[in-house]
Amino acid sequence: MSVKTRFAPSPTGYLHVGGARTALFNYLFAKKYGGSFVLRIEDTDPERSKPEYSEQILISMKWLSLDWDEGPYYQSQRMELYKKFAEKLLEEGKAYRCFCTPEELEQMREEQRAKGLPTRYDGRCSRLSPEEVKRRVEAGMPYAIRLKVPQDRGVIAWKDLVKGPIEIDSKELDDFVLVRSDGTPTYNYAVVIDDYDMGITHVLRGEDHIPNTPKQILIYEALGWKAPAFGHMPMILGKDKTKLSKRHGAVGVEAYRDEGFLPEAMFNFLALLGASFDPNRDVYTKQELIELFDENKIGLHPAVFDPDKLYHINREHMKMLSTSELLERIKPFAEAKGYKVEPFHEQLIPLLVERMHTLKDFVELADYIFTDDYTVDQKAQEILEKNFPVEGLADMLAAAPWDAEHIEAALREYAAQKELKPREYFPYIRAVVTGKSVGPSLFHLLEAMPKDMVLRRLKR
RNA sequence: GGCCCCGUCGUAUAGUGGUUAGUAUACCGGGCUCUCAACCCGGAGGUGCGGGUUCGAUUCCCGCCGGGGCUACCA
Repeated sequence: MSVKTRFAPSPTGYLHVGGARTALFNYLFAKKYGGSFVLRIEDTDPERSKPEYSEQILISMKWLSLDWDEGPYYQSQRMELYKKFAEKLLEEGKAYRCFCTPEELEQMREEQRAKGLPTRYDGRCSRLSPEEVKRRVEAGMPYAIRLKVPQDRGVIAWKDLVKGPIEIDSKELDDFVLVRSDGTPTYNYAVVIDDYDMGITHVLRGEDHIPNTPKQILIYEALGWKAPAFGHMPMILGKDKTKLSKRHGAVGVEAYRDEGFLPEAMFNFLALLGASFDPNRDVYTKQELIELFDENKIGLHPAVFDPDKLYHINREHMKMLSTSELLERIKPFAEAKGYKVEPFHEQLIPLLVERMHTLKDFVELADYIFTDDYTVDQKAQEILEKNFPVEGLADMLAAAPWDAEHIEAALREYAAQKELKPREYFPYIRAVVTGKSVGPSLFHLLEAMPKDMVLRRLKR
């Protein structure tokens, strides 16, 4: 049987990095073993699911090049399927109707808590007589459908793809809800129906799903189906080692896109978060990650999201792109500031890529090539106050061939004539021409800039 | 509270019943230079604690502590 994995986000917000990593590992797993990858939107919670979120998730998936082979499927469009199997379970006595109201359930839990007991459904509705059930149904009382957990089921165990053997006593489980009183399926129920129906063979997800796994196994058993293999990956934590959330800053994938991170860098970074495929390197292409992927090398403990590492990987990926490709990627960020990208800008790329952390940085580090209205940094401001002479410099440069070698010669000669120390004078020229106190080698920088732009600024 | 998962430099990780416990990043210092970055050289920094098992434990076992997760008619 060929491998089939899936990513099943619920559209209750943007695609966050944790979800993206889950999607990514499922993608890698499928590709590694020549299988396929399914995308399924779990929108069974009418309260929280929003169509625009689904759209945003799809956009982020595409941005990361997590291309799915099937889907997206929407659970909201598969209600008949869930209904069908719920009926079956009901008929076979493996599930039952529960007429308890939320208030009643809350009160029950309240009492259990008061006694220091675990809060579990006590199965009261499973003891209703068939006549009573019939009476209530006919009276139009709303009901949920609960799975009847077999009393003698004992220990539920599975060999986790990443954690190894895990077992949980079925006594820990109560008769949980499969179908809500409004007829919609709950997560655990819909997942099983869909995973089975879609032929999913391997389920990789966050370890927050470990407690759900025995429940799902029980549903598979009640339906007489073979369960897929499960693998649970450690969580991603914030700097303070608590679960990554808004408090830690950006958690939505699209925020990283907007900050100027390369999708291939994000892909790379996410794959390394909590896994190590080759201890001697940390920069990989997507293809390399597919080849090196090994579910046994996924770590066991939660990993802290470290922006420093992301910056580093982003920088490495930027260096891997051609100058024209990099400029192309920078374009949207320049345009967002109202700047127009021009062909000559490509020559600045090799000079600036070393000091860029993100695509956005290019626009900020080199705003002077886009506009005469560039920013002047604090130190440059001070340097400018020295008011070194520039008269005649423009003419000297105008006469020189426009390459670094001749520019340097001209500048050195001018400095010598005026008895200025290159150490002080060159930074001054940089400040005059770019408004910056730092940047690439001055002569190479000037060479890469249009001659008329440089001369114009020297004459100001 | 109950159940489950986990614990190697700040972070991500490699590794082994005996190692100077490795690498990357971040940090500090030096070199290079017109500055910053890159690059090169150097530095600091880790096996959570306590018991066992053993000639010897970071590694194996137990306990503790610590972190995380779940405990819904959310997913």
